[in-house]
Amino acid sequence: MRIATWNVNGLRARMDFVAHWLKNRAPDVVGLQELKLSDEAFPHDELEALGYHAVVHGQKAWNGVAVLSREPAEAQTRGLPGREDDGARLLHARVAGLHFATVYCPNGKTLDHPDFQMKLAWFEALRDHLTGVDRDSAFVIGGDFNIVPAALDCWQGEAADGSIFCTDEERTRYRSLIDLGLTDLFRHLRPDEQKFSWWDYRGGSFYRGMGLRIDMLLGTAAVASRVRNVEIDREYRKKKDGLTASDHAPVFADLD
DNA sequence: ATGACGCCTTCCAGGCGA
Repeated sequence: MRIATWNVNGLRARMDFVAHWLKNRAPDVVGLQELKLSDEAFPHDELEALGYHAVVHGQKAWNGVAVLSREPAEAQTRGLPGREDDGARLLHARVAGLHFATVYCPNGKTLDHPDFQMKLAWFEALRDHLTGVDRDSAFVIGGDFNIVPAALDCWQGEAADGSIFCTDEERTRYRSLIDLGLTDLFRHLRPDEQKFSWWDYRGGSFYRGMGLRIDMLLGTAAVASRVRNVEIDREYRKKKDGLTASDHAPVFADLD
């Protein structure tokens, strides 16, 4: 079974590109982020034609998350309890024998912006929410965490320590999720590899190798033990048939 | 070379992303 996460940066603008990827990679379960559309505008028909069901937690213009799946999914929770005003950023579903959550964590903007404190508080609420997850279950949370877990995950390495995405405050909160009993599936299989999942559209960042790894699939031990391969699908950060890519690459994992 | 921002919105310049 292939599971995936992808920040698509606007599903309306990205639909043809997403269709290209679904046809070529044939994932079974996909968490999407940054749909930037309301529930009413979600392209259910186009996705059905491609063989995918969807559960959606949308929002007009901003945020928005969804779970696509070959088998119908059952939505469990829409939104992060107590943090609904911070945007449509979390959706938890049951699908294909998994508990599967898709998450778009706040960006924080800059260290002195009010959104940075919101980001920290939001992560604490996420940790509290995930405390309720059965650690013995097959649970996956995938998404755009907007935190660089370690220096290896940033093109600047340790030189970026202390800057946004790389502060101790953010990394401590990311680690508190891991400490709930979750494994970063990419890092689990590739302990020393530097691979990025996001590159700025501007300034030729992609071809210059100036990226970050901020999109992760985290799983409980019951999932980690089944992982046979994980890829950050860099090929889909490039234009395809003249179609523009998201600034994030898809990340997928193959489970036994 | 893989390319030099691209998405959204009471319609178009401005805000935002990471």
